[in-house]
Amino acid sequence: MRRGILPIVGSRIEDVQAADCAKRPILIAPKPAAFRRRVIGQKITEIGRVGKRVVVRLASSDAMIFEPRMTGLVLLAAPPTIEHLRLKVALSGGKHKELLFWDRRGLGLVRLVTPREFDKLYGLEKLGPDALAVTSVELRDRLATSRRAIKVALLDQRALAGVGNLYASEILHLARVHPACPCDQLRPAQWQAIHAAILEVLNLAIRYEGSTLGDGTYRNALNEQGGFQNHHRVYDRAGEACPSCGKTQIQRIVQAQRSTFFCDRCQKPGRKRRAAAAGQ
DNA sequence: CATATGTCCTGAGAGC
DNA sequence: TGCTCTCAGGACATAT
Repeated sequence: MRRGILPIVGSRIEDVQAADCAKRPILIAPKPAAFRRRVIGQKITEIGRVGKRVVVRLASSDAMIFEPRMTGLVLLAAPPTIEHLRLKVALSGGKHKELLFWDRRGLGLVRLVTPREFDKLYGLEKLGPDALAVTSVELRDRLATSRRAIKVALLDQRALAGVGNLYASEILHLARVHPACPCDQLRPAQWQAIHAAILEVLNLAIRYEGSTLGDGTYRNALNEQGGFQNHHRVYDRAGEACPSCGKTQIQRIVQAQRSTFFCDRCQKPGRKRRAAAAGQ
């Protein structure tokens, strides 16, 4: 998403229109009037990212934060439907005349923040290191003492920022780690494998511009489908043969109310620690 | 403090 | 056919 709207760097914001949304009035903070006043006339200096949010930085040093959650899209082209268009930002001085935020389910949000608010909302207190920048050692240090299942821990944005449910399954299959294995039972070599798989899977998904699943919701900034769904190893493939061993059917289980997909041949549960048993 | 569960939202699909 | 029910997974509030 960040890469998709990079072309608007240098453009100036001419206008902002927020759709009235009775269900979720807190679509925008601050309130529309203040939002408009602080944004109109501003030049866009940079497009950044913090975890799963897109950050549009302005010359004033304020930043617009786009948080798509499940079905939110950041667009430079016409949206999938005129319904569910939440925010329209009119631009000048560049190729693109509009930046849009469209969100079918309305779980996403857009807010404007000062640098101080940015740190408070998205600083190290709230978000872990970025998944594309974390080192293997840092990853292990932050997660290895947890008793939670590794799949559940990977989704904790305070521990590690940027991994979502789909990619957690993909990462653990590539790393050959069982999703239900408690973090504190993983061996150093497994942490290295997970770290390598995080980079591999996320970078590949970025190259293919994301996963457009059955409901067709995800689109890139030009409202085109992603391609990574054709490269999913396990996600949404329950019952199909595992792409690694070709022998076992991919399983679907539920962890923390979310689907997990894995191969029980390639991703063996970790052995219980021998030390504990031997000590008795 | 560390984990676990409930909540919000919409539209698709299942089942009857 | 048309109704109800369940589910999808982001982040955060509340509970254990």
